[in-house]
Amino acid sequence: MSDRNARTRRRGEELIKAIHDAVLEEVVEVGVGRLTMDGIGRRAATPRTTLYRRWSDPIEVLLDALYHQHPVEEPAPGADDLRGDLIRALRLMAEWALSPAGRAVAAILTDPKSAGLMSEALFERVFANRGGTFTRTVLQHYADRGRFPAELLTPVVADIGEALVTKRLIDAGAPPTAEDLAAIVDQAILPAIGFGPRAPQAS
Amino acid sequence: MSDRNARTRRRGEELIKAIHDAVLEEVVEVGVGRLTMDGIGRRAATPRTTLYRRWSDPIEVLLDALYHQHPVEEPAPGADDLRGDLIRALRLMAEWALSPAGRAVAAILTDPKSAGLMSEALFERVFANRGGTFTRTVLQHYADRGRFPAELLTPVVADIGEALVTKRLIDAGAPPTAEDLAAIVDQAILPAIGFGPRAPQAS
DNA sequence: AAGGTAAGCTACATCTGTGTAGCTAATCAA
DNA sequence: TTGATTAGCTACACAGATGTAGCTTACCTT
Repeated sequence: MSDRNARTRRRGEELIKAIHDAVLEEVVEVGVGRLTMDGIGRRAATPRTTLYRRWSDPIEVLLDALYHQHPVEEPAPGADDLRGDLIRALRLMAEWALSPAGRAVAAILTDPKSAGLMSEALFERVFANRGGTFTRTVLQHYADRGRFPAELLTPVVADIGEALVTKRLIDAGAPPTAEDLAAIVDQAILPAIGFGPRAPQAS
Repeated sequence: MSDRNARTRRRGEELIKAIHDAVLEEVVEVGVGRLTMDGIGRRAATPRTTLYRRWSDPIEVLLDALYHQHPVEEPAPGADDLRGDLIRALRLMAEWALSPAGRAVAAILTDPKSAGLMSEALFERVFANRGGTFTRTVLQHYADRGRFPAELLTPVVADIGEALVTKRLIDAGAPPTAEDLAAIVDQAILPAIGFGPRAPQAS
């Protein structure tokens, strides 16, 4: 009858991409618990029936969307600038965390129903190039080059930056400023690998 | 007819307490997004109508429950044991975070719909004795006594412990072991206040 | 040009939660 | 003991999501 939607009909990849985008937007807006096939369909402008042909519930759509996300950009240690590389790594992490995909991952991790459904495979895929691995990549690079003792690069130390950025994101709800990131690097990470304030009364 | 529920009828404080407990259990089990008046009522064994007499939606019940939570136990710095007191403070924090109230707060902070409803007042009340304040209390105590330079106790430094415990809780989903906590104190907090590894090539 | 695939559309029965209303009866305070 | 308060109970109309079915039709392949 009309040409309102007869114009183009999306198929395959294109349609799936639209649905993936839709579910990520939807979860950021309403939260994991309020995800519905209806809502996703509406946002992607596709009927629910199309969704049911591929997935059996909203969380599966979400997990699938995350699985197909582009991997996060990796921090590439540059010249000989440990401090600058650490700050850049944390900025990368903060940007990712604020993206729809990052927010979706945060939502899933704290949702009781979906947390258990995160398969090992997905967890690996989503976190492999991320995890707590933004600053680790950088730290490993400089430890390998002998800029600080490799034995100081423990799991705890590799987590310091990511943990503090995460806390800041939760507490402030806003992206950390350049000063915030610098403070984290100067006051927390560098001291842990030996570049810290001198012990006032060392043993 | 029967005496099945004619036995006792809860009122006032007692009833409200039961409802508060119910909503906290409920949110831990299903998540903020799936909270319903129905579910809360069922768990508290009270009809929905009773809930509507006091609150207008599930999130209000939840926020009210959090508002009336007992404040968290405060870390009490003991003898002259900075390291031990820090570990104890982090253990307190981990215990709180794993309690129903702690999990509920985590759920709320990551829920798009309810995050905006957290009033300043509630935020203060729930976080005042907590926030990022478990280790801060201890650190302040020892800084005041001159055990380390007070200017090293920055906001970032005060957050290190809580941030790392939080990350561990999220990543592992399990309570941190005594070794985990000790590692956090030794490898992250103490270096930041001057008790760290010596800089290998200090300037 | 013809056929197969898959998306769009509509409809339906079902289920669960919502918010309101009005009644009954237990508990508390005077 | 009496009266006020308020919890427990039932019922209802409504809204929204669910999962399925069957049809139409655009798009891709050959």
